[in-house]
Amino acid sequence: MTDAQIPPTTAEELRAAILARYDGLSKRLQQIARYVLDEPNELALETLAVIAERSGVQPSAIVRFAKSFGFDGASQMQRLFRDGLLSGHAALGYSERVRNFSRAVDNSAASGGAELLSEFVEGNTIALQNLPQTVSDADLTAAVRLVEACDTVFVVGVRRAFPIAAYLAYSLQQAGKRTTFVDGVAGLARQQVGMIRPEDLLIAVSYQPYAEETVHAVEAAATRGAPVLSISDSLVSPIAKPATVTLQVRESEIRAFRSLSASMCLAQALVIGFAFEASRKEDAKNRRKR
Amino acid sequence: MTDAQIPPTTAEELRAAILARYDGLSKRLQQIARYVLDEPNELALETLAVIAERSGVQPSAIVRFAKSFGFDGASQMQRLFRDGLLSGHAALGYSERVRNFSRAVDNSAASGGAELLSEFVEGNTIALQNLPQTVSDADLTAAVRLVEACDTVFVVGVRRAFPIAAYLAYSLQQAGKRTTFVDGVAGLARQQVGMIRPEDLLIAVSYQPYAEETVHAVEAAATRGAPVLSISDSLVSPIAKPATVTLQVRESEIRAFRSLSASMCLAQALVIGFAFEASRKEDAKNRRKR
DNA sequence: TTGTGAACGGAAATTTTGTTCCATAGAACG
DNA sequence: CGTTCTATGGAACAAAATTTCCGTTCACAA
Repeated sequence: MTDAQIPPTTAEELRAAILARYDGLSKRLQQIARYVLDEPNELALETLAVIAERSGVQPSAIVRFAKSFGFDGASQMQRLFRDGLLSGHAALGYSERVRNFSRAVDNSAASGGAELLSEFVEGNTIALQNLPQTVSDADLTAAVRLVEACDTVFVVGVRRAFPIAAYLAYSLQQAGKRTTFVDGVAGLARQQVGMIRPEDLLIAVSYQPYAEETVHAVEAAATRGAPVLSISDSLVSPIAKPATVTLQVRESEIRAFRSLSASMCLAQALVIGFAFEASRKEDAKNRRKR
Repeated sequence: MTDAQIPPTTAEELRAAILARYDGLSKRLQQIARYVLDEPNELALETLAVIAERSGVQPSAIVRFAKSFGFDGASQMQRLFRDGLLSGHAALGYSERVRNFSRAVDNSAASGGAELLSEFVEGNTIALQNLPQTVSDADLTAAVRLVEACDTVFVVGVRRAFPIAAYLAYSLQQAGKRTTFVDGVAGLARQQVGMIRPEDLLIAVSYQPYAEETVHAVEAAATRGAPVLSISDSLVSPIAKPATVTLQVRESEIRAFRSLSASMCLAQALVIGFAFEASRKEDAKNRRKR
C-alpha cells in the first residue's frame, strides 16, 4: 500500500473516489469496487465475512480495498455507509445530531448566549425534520379519520402540553368541529371528561413526566368507551398505551428545556388535515345537490 | 426465562409484542423496551456495548430482554431491525433515494392530504430559518433584559396567539419569574392589566387581525408607565407601535393557515435566554458570598 | 424481621469478527 | 528464460463483540 491519502468522509465522496480510480485498480479490486457501488446497503450492515462471500472475494481483499482508499481498515469504511444509510432517510442521525448540537450549545454558553436564537432555530429544525420519522402518513391519516368520525372532540393537556392542547381546541373549533377544551378551570376537569360518550373523541397531549390529570382523563375516556388520540413522546407512555391512535413526537432538548415546535407543527398538520378532508366532503355533497 | 415462545419475525411484530407485554416487564426491562421503541436505528447498527451505554443498562440485560421475547440472543433481535432498515429504503442506490425524496416534497403540494406532514415540516423549517432575519440577537438580548429587570411579568394573548402566551406564562413561571397570565377567565382581563405597575412588564402576543383585548392591554400598560414587549407579525401593528421592544415573527402560511412553530421557537429562546442569564447572576452572587 | 425467589450487575468465557502476515501465483520486464 | 515485483488467497492472530455464569440486591410474603 503506497497510498497514504486522506480517506473520504462521506459515502458520496467515496463513491466519487471509486469511480475516479476504477480503471487503475486491479481486477480483484475492481470486482470489490463494483460490489461496493452496487450494494451500499450490504456494505453498511453485513459483516466482512458475509460481504466477502456474497461478492466472491476474500475478507482480506476487502481490507486491502479499504486501505487503498486511505482508510485504516474495512470497519472505518463501513462506518461511512452506515452513517449514509441513516442520513439518507434523514433518520438515525437524530440522536447523534442532537448530541452534537447540545455540545455546541455548551461551548457557546461561554460566549454569553448571544447566538441563542440561531441555536434554537437549528435545534428545532432538526426536530422538525425528524418528525415524519416517528409519525407516518398512515398515522396522521388515521388520526384525521378519528376526528372526522366523532361527534365532539374533547382536548386535554396541562403544563407543558397546555399550549398544544389550547391550539388544538381553538383551531378545531375554527375548523367547524364541535370541541370542548378540558381546561380544568374551577377544578372541573374530571366532570368535563366524565361527560364523554363513545361517539366522541378525546385528544390527549402529554410529555414526560406525564401529568396525573391527563392520564386520568385518558383512562376515563377509555373506560367510557370513547376513542383516544394521544400525542406524546413515547409509545409506551401512560397516555399512549390505552390510546386508539398515538402520534409520537420527539422534541429537541436544550439545557433540560424541551421544545414544542415540532408538536406545534404536528398539531397544525392534524387540524388542517381535518379541515381539508371536511371541505372536500362538503364539496362532494354540494355537487351532488345540483 | 420461562418463555419458550416463538420470536417475532419483523420489526413491526416485535414493536407490537413489546407494547403488548410492556406492563408485565420488570423496571429494567421496561427501560430497555423504551429504548428499543424510541431508537430503532441505534438498535439496528450499534453494538451491544454502545446500546447498553446509551440506554444506561448492562449488555447482559439487553440479552435477557431479547431472550424474554423468544430470541436466541440479542444479535437475532438486531437482525430484525437491520432488515427493517433496509426494507424502508428499497434496494435503490444512493442518488436515486435523494432524488425520490425531493420529488416527494415537490409533489405533495399537488396531492391530497397524505403528505401533508412533510409539507408542514418544510414550511415551518423555512419559517424557522427566516426567524433570525427579523429578530436580531440585539433584539432578543434587549427583550431578555426587560424580563430580567422587571418585578412581575404579565402575559397576554388570545385566539391564535393564546398558545404562545400560555407557553410564555408557564415557562417563565417555571424559570422562577413572578408571572401573571392574563387569561381573561371570568372576563377579568381588564382588571388584571389594570393592576400593572411601572416596574412590571407586559408581554403581548398578537397577529393579524389584532385582537381588541390585546391592543387594549398594551395601551393600558403604556398609559400606566409599564414597559411592553410585543411579539407580532409586523413592526407597525397596533401592539408593536407603543411597545418598548418588538420581536417580529413571520410565520409560514400553508393553505391559508398560518403556522406557529417559529413563534414557539422564539418564545422558547426568550425564556431560556432569561433562565440562562438568571442562573448566571445567581452563580455570581453565590461566588461573591464566599 | 427473616426467608425465598426473581432480577440485576459485573466479570469471565466464548464466539465472532476484523486484521495481519506470509507463501504462492502470475505478470512484467530485462 | 529467468528474475522481480505485485496481487492474491488462506491461515494465523488479535481484537472486539456477545453470551453465560454467578454472587448480590431487591421486593415480596410469611
